[in-house]
Amino acid sequence: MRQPKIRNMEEFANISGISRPTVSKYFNNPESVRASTREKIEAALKRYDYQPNVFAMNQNRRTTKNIGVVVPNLADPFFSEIGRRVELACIDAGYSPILLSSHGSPEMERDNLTSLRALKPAGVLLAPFGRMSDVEAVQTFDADFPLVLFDANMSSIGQAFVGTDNAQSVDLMVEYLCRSGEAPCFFEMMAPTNPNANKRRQAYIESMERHGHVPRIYQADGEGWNFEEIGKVEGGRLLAAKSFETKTILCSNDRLAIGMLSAAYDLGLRVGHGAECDLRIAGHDDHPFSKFTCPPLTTIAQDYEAIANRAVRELFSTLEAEDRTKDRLETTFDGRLIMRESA
Amino acid sequence: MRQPKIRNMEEFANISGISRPTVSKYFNNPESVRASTREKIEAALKRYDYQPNVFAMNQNRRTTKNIGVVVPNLADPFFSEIGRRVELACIDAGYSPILLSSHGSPEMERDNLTSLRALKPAGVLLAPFGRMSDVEAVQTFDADFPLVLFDANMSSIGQAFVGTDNAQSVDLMVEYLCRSGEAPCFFEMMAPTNPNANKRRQAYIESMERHGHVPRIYQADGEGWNFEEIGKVEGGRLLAAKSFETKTILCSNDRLAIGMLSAAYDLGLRVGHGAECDLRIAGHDDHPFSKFTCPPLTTIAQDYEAIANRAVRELFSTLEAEDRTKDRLETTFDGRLIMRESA
DNA sequence: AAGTAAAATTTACGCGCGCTAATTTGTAAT
DNA sequence: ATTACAAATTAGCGCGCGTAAATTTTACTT
Repeated sequence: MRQPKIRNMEEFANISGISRPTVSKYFNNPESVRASTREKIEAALKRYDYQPNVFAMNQNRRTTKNIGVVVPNLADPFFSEIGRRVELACIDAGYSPILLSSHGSPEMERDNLTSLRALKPAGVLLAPFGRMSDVEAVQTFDADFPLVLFDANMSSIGQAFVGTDNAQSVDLMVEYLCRSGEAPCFFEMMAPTNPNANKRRQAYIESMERHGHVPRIYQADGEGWNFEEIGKVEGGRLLAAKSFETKTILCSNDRLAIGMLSAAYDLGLRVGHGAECDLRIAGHDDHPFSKFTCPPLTTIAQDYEAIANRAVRELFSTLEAEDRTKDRLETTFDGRLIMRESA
Repeated sequence: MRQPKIRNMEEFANISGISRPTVSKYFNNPESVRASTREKIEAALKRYDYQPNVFAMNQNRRTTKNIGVVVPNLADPFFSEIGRRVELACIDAGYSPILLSSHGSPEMERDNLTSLRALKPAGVLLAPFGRMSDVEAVQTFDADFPLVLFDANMSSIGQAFVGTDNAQSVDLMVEYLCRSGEAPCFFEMMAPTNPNANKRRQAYIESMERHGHVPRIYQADGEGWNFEEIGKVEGGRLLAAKSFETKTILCSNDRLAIGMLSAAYDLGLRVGHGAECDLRIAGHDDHPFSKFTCPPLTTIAQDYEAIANRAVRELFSTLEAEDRTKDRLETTFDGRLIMRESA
């Protein structure tokens, strides 16, 4: 039945009894042709499997149906999870997402943007490194293509930003920890490259002061993406030296917390909120494995689904908007407190 | 200096003083033109930033420089890690990898292969689901494009297969566990869809018999990709009921082991090889987080780097081979025993 | 110096589709 | 039946490059 002998749009137009330009219109937007012709085309489409040559389409079209999705590191489950949802949302909208990981390297982020240019993407969703990103390259890209940032913000770049409200989420956690026991210390990387880390520290300080406590910040040496390792080594060092002022530690993210939990286990410290426990540890992000740590990690869940969907929606709305004068919009979603045993 | 006004190859050919067909030859293979003309072109390339239109190139070329990379689930750190390495190896070889995740769904695997067809890939690297894959679709694809399988094998499909020698790796672990204490029980999913799971079970049975022990296999209910959850719930149930014959458990993969470790923690069981411990747990794969479990997980490390590089090399060698009569080659690498505290 | 093979050039066509302008056909309302 | 408007058709150019055949130039040999 299905004869796969159709070589181009002209042949397909002939066998469907419709002229080629009209068939072309149909493929660009099925709604743009009369219902009766749409039926003819779709009837032919069922008998012969033809689909337009993507390369020929993209060569002549002003803009393609490609959507670039760039994340800093797919090896981080946070980004593989949010990248996954963004990808699916694009497919649902009839676009072709192209997922690119920068493998932890800002240089590769720049390279990814460069190679995306060749694909004439209709738009790009970027979770930038932030401070470490090649700001100029991102700005130039922003000028040339519709760009929406997610997860990490960069001021005045992109048509929109979508992320989590760190002020709200950290305050939620600090409030819970204070209410249920001692006020928390804050554990983070020495020189965090991620803007969220800075916002979380700031949020911690403000929240602590609001609750009438003195902020206690502890910063770990080390660079790169081995957060668990850094959390284990540096966090373990601080624990062993009994450097923390209180017995409650809020980590800047779950991966640091996972490392610190491992260190606490090695030191024989019982982590949890029970009376017999030595220590409380909390994280941030609801990392996929935080449910299976020992003990399971109390953390803040980011609304992956909402962030991904909104980011995609923001991009599509700027694609549809004729005038580029649309104001830059920043959208943040609330974090949700996930109470488990660790704090 | 860099005037970005070059619109097409003809313009670029004019300003570089070389004819367009020769410039075209250069871009297809810089070695194919005389050294003196190569220098002229590269000199012009430094003054003007021109690069050929990918769409126009791919439209007319018989084969593109695209390499499809399809993995079953990027959310699984194993695949994000091996996918990452495959990606980089392709870039190094001057190709454009296109990484696609099937998000745990065999249907999407089929869809991914379908959409790859439109991109006329020079070749495809596929980590298939195995039994769950749409075998017919994979076979058809194999007939149309150079295909190399990795991680999971499917008999007689693809130009080559590259993976880990489960017989060797499991035997290594069983031997170690027997030597250092009790013989292990084997914990796995009830109906594993992954062919490696079946090979590991078989390898366990044979290894146990070789060492003069009775194989003890325990299978967990549950489907899907929530291995940690299944390991925690079902493994926990078995632990609580004291169902395991011995105090040593070899899990079919690290994610199950991570779940079981979590269950053991909940039950207050001390996991490890010390005299005071109640239980030994081992895994397989050297999952990125197995280093940070409580206690750190004894496991088998697969040689990600070797598998990725060899898979890419096998693909490129079939691309270069004119005759398609090349024999199908199966390559497996040895696993490495990673001794940590859990067993 | 002539001879030779390799490389570059000229010329020309084709790929498959987007897009436009002018014309014709179809549809729905008066 | 006439009008009016929307939609489809015809015809044709252009996109940027691959590729082939015939010709000319270049580099190297003896």
